[in-house]
Amino acid sequence: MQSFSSDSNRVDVALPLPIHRTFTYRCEGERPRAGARVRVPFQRGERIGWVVGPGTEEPIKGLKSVLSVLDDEPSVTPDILRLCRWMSEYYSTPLGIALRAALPAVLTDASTDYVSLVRDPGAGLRPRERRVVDALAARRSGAGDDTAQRVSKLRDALGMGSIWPEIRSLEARGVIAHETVPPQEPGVKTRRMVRIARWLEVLEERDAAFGRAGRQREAYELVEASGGSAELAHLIDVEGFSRAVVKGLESRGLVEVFDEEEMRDLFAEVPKAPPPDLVPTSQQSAALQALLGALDRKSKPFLLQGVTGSGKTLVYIELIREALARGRTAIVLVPEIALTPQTAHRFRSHFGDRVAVLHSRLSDGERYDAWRSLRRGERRVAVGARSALFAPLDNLGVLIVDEEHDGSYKQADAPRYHARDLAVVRAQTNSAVCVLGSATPSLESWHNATSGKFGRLLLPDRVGGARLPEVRVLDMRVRRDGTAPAPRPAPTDSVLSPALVEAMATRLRRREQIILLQNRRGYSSFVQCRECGEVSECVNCSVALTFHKVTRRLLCHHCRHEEAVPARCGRCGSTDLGFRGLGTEQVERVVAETFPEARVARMDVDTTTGKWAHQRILERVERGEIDVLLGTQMIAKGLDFPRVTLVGVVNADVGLNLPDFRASERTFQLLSQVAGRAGRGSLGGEVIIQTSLPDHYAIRAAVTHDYETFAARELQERKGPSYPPWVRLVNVVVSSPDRRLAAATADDAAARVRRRLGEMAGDSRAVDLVGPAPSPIERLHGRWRWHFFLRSTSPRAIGDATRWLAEELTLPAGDVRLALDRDPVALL
DNA sequence: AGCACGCCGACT
DNA sequence: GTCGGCGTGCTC
Repeated sequence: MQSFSSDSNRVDVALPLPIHRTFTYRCEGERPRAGARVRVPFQRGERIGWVVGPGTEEPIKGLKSVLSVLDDEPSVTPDILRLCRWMSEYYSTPLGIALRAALPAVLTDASTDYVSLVRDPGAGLRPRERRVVDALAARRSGAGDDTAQRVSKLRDALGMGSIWPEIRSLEARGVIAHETVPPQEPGVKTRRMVRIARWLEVLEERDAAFGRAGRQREAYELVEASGGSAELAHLIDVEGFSRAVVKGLESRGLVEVFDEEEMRDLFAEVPKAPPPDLVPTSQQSAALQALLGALDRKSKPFLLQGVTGSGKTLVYIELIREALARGRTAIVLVPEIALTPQTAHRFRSHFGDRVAVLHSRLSDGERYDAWRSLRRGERRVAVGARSALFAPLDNLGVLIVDEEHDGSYKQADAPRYHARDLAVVRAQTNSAVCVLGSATPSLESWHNATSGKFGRLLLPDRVGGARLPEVRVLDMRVRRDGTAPAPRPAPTDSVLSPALVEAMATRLRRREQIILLQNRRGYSSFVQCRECGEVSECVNCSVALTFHKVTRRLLCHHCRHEEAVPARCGRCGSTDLGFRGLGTEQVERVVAETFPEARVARMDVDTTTGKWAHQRILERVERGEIDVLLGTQMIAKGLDFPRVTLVGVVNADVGLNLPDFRASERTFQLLSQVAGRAGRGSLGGEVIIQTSLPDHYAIRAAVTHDYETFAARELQERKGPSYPPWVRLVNVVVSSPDRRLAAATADDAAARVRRRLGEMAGDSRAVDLVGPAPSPIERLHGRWRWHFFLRSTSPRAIGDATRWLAEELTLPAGDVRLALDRDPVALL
């Protein structure tokens, strides 16, 4: 009876492996539903996968059985499964990889194998066995008490291929013990943190406190610039301070060391007072009416284009309120950097405990808790970055993508999905209203809106009658003809022009706040030999090393490689090395020297490594403890401080000349966004942009707040060389530590694709191949990179070609990898 | 990805 | 003969 039905009781299982197919298993009991996780034997070991359908009835040699079903209720809902199928197809990624990206990490952890040494028999071991035993013994003496080693780590450390035959043989003879540990519930991790115990606000007080203790002062100021606390490990390992420096600060009561656990979850705070009921403006009402109408029937996605400060969030909130009233649910996607406690607070104040905030600082366990509360229906609104798109909500009514143009919606590694594009897909299959909001829409969305594929809603004015800030451009070119500005500016004038200094002085006098944008971190962006022009480059990546003054070292911003500043040029031996290019650290110094009394906070990835570092800086700005907030692009998004009346862009040209077809678009968006930080309160505001390219259309359009003129020009610019949105692109990147292998593989792959495109019928010929060529960053993380593009106006044709490439192309032997990036947002 | 198998040259 | 270093093909 059992044997009679067992063969028809088969399931198709997707595994999170880079294999473009599923596997069929027999199951003994009742067949689990699609979307349920199962533990299955795979090769020599076991894996966790998802049931995605009934298995084939065809005979299979060596058919295995499901070991156990892990979900009573499938962890993947039918909606999410359908979305992942679409994702797998569109991005040519294995279904299991797509599913893994859609679920909290704890649900996909397989078991881990450990081995430990029992006794060393001395003789009688074969050479490979000897090496395994020696490695285990070495670890024992090094680590002390615990001898259990993770098998995967041991294998990587030994670099001798699979060590399973050795493990089995050694275990059989009692030399080692082997244990398979199932995935455990993640605990909350703790980190040692350093925070300021005594604030030294005045310069004289600071000089007196530190005297000649220069390193202590540097460490103190770094912690200060990080918003008042920083991770101890970061100070020591990354910034290079010794423990003695921190100890010294601690013993003098200037800082204290504590455990991160003490920090409350700033995102969890629920406000006591309900928010005031704001009255929508007529523009907001009109947009809202259109969106509410769409709740009742299937509709196109909407592009909600509203200038900064026009109150898009109010529209979102009212739309969600109505959806909840109708028993439906909502997802709000925001860029990671804009997902601050203020954002969370805003939604919590309206919807209270019905909101789950999925932010990046959640531990795996917290993330899983949030996910389960959504799955059970206890929470009905998910607010989060990219991956919140996969929130397991039933009866989805509203899907909002705020700041839809933001590049962080594109995942940088496999599966390289674009959350905004998937949002459109999910909303469509769930009959939910999809709202893409932005002040500066991506050219893709703009194109879709003007061609009628998306509905278009406008919020052209700021609420409360506030005006967009006045924007001034300062030409920073040094003129040969002697006209303004002066031919030989003082060194600091080349950082902050006299006009900007004057504007800052005025604002500081009035106790107003200033935001300064310099979209490049570090002190100097590169070190160049004045004799021969040689620039110090990273040994792993073909990019210039950035000089960091705090650590007095050169740092690679891609792979974090670090080295000392060379005494002489590596090529010609000259000692005349110049520090060129301007980073936030140097701007900070110039500001401190120009305005010694000003309280400056620097915000970039170097000062925001701790769990709440980012937040602490913003809190200090909010409380008025900071006069000048200086930072990279991370200060451009979503901040709303009414006392900020001046925004200065130190150098608007950073990024404009990158070899990327989106360079102009990104510059325009960045300038528009940061300009939007000024004058959000009743005080009004002004923006000053320093640039050497005052006539560039991206900068001119930012000055006049004129998106449409920018978009029209940019669309024109993209027509000639055929870039999106006129065509679809796939970036194919071949990488290898061996330069010639990377180049040869790219050549070969391109040749095969060309041949294949010629053979394919119909509109597959509509795909053309551009390249191959070295990638703009030719070397990254120690790998040489070559790339080529597939380009087509036909999504189907380019999809077919991409799938063929992903599934059929065999790579030559050796360490070569092929990465496919469909609809890339960054080519670097 | 990660495993086993098979073929090679090199060493004992 | 034995060992280790890859290249190749497969994983239910």
